[in-house]
Amino acid sequence: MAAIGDVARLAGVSKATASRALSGGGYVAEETRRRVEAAANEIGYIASPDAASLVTGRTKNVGVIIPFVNRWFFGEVLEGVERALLGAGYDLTLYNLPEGGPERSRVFDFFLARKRVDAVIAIGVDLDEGETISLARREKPLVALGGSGRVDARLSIDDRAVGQLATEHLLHLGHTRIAHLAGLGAAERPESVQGHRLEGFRDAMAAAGIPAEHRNVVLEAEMDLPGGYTGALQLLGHPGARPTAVFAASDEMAIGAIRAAERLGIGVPEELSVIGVDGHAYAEMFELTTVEQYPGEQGRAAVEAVMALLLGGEEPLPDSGAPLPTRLVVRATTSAPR
Amino acid sequence: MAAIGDVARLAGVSKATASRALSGGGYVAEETRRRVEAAANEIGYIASPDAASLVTGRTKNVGVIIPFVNRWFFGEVLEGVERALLGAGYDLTLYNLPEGGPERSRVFDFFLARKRVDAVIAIGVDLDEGETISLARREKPLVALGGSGRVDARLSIDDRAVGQLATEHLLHLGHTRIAHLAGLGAAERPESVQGHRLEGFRDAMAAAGIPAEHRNVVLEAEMDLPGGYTGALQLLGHPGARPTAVFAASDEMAIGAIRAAERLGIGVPEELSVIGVDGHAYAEMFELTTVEQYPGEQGRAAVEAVMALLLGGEEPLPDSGAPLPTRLVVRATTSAPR
DNA sequence: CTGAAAGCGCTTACAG
DNA sequence: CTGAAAGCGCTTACAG
Repeated sequence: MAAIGDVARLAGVSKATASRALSGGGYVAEETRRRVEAAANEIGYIASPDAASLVTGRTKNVGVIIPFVNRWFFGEVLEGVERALLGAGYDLTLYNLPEGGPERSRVFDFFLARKRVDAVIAIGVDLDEGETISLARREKPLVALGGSGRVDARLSIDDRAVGQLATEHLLHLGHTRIAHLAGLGAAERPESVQGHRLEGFRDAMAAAGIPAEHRNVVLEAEMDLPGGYTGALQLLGHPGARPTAVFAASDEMAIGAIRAAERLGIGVPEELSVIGVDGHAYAEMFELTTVEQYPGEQGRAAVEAVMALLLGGEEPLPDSGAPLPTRLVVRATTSAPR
Repeated sequence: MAAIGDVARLAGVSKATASRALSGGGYVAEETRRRVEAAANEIGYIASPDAASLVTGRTKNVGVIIPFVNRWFFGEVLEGVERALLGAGYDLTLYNLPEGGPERSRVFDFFLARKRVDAVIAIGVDLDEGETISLARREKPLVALGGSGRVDARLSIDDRAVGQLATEHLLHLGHTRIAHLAGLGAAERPESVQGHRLEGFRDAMAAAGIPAEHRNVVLEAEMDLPGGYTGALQLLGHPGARPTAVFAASDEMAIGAIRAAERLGIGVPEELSVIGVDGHAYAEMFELTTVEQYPGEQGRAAVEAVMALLLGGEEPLPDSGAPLPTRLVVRATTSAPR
């Protein structure tokens, strides 16, 4: 194991100078720097990050907590975060947080409690009071993408506006019997992503003057394809009270709903319009109308926010507060009702 | 920042004893241990992993390199690896390796070259000679799941046998005009996952005595849903030479192919049988016949192999060599040809 | 069973 | 611009 002492000896300088030449700032004569670098290359020297961390207090490592990796939105965000972090020379330590459970508290109480990361990015997680406190005590920047709970900076789309827009699209086509396939926990946690989307749905329906008995057709399900499929089967099962349009809280749910309609022999869009949220890679193939968002970009933006907090100190983040971009993309799964 | 010296002082022992009581082995009187633990709890002491790593040489951290996170198989493996690693008290550092590119060599030459991880798990990556050498020089265990290249241990399903089984299923139903939707690079890299599946296809077709002009209908595409969709459109486009069955190298490709058939008005399975590989979460919903594998379990097994290498030293791994389990699951997308 | 001392591999004031 | 020294927070022989 080549250590910095070896480099110094080979270059004929002190360890301090070698350190300054290789990594640190500080003044080093150009000629000296070259000699040190040549020596380092010759013996294949690579600094030990642990030793450096110990003295600088910076680990060049950020922790990412994420509830799913196998859901399109989360996977895309994770890829975006990873790329941006690697580009900045940072490692990514992954904590996959399942629902509730003892594993979850272990991540907060043990893994994140150590001094191994410089910052934490929480993706779509609803932090409870205890978790918030446990992270705040660490005095490391905590950046959130979506989700809820107290953090240093949160980037987010305007989920209420997204829900409203999706619903208004259906309303403007002439639908009045619109069901909302909401994410699990939407009613219980109004501050969650799914809660905001539900709120937008309700706002739009109320503003359109839809009678109360048709305004509250809401079914909660997992925000993935099987969730949308079984949820839609339930929603579409009673032929009498069947809605003419469904606003699904995610594209995966929407695709599941389309599949359910096919299974029940209900034509999309002739008999049922379907709109989702996300801009999933599969949306185009299913000709799905959706409100797109850009998770890869969001991940990169979260990393930028972390870097600003890490380097810039206390100054306010650029464009903080402004919601992240979204866009209505109309395809073939929505049309006017018959 | 509470350090071990604070704990020691509070408990009235030396730092050495505090260290032994908290983490290390070594003899400590039961009564002393209790006192130290109480002191640690009182001030919320948590050891600095960096400092410990510096002296022990162990980081309690494993690096995972993976080409995609947003593909079902890879996402499942990653979740399995993550859970197992966390259970063992290890951190997971994620390196998402895109195709070729400069980012890829940066991961090998910079990130993995440092002493930050105790071991590396490579998931479905074909390591070239240079990469193999660069990892071997680190003298850290390198465990692979699928993929190719020189490693300390490789867990893998028998992809050739899987390709053969899937093809034989179609042959036994009576199909003779079978196309293979292969993964990109199957022909060029025979040692890759997609290469082995192609080989199995060819073996089965040859053994069945299928005439050569029908034996080599192979189209390579990305192993995801859009890849399968566009690939299948191409394959099914010429009505004259249209195959009666497709063996897709992954379930996502198979689902894309089903979608393409629907689009072309080709009935599945009446006019086209489709079989995939994976046991994707969506397979059941699409009633897809497939050869299942169990990526979550595979991830956990890879972690077990790493732990064995880390703790056990040189002894051979349990059940090394035996391929990981797979299973043919027949659903509604395959049937006898008309 | 316990403590004093050395040392892991770096970086950073502090002098010069 | 450069070097000697101290120190980051631990663990591990080595004595006792």
